[in-house]
Amino acid sequence: MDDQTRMLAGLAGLGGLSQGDVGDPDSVRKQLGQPQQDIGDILQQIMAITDESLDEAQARKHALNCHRMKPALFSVLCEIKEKTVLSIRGIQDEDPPDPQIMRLDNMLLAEGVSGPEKGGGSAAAAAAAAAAGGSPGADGGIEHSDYRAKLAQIRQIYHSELEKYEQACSEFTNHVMNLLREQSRTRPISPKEIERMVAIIHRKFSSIQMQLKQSTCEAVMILRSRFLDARRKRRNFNKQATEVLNEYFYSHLSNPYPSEEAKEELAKKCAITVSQVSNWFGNKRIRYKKNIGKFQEEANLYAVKTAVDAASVSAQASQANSPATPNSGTVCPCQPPLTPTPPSISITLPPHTNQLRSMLLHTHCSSYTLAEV
DNA sequence: TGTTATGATTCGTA
DNA sequence: TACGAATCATAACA
Repeated sequence: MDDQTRMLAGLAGLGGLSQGDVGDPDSVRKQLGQPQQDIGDILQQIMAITDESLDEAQARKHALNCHRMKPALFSVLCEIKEKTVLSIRGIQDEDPPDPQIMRLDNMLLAEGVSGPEKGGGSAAAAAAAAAAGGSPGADGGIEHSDYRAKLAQIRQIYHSELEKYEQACSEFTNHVMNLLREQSRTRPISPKEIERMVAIIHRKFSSIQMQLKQSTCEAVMILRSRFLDARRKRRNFNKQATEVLNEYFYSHLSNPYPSEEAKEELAKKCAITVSQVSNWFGNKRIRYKKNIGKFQEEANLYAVKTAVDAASVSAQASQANSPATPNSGTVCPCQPPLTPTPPSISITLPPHTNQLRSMLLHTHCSSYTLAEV
């Protein structure tokens, strides 16, 4: 007798036993000896069970559990089921880690939604602020804290939902396991099958978790884009910052290319970023070049201002160490009385300064700047 | 509401 | 990679 026939015989034998047959070995042997019994009859008997009262069903269940052939048949059925089910599902059980889940996990970790709370959100906010090139001003601070607050909200919702899902998963798993353990007394359910069922439940719940992670990622992306958009809004630099930048620009008109150190210094003074300083000088150079006439007044203004500053420093110095010496020479002498003698300064200019040099030829103070160059 | 000013971005180049 | 040039987007102002 092959496995299939034995299983059918087992089902037929147990299902076909009447209450009167239970406990009667001869009757069981008689039933088992008829493997070709019509399956229709078996189904009929199974369906008939539903018509029985609860007491009758309980009694039948008890009778089946107590039947002396039950352990043997049960183990045979378990064995057959194990073989067939494992051969079908064995390969599917070994799931590789889902790359999408890994991506989502990494992103949530990077954004500070999952993982340790301290630093995560603020680091992401700082990164977003840095990406936007935002200034650390008062508004920036407000937006920064706003971002963190919103991120914390998302984080809270995410963890709360995750906890709910995990709890539900655990409860449902326990429930199913108890049910299967209970059922395993009357039908062939091996521990491995229970494990598989648990794995199936976990897979279902992890797919729900993935949806949650996806939604959270989307929320973070939306928040981040809004935050970045807000930072992209152009804000004029404050007056003091513009003055500092202009002072540097006009006092270095012959070579308005601040070094990295100078940019950092200016950035610090103006409370802006180094890239903002670079942007400012880039814009200033091109706009000055395009319309020198328009900027002339401004140039004169800053030249006077710088000259006055230099003169006061010089006066202080001459008071300390007489005799007096001329000023440092970084001032454009658009105002001749302040700087009677152009200083001789040797400056190494970058190649592109040729353009600026030609540009300066058209300014009224070009003689000085060219002499300086 | 139109214009100008200005900070930021993009793209090509040396 | 820094820079020039063009352009965009928006603040500031008349």
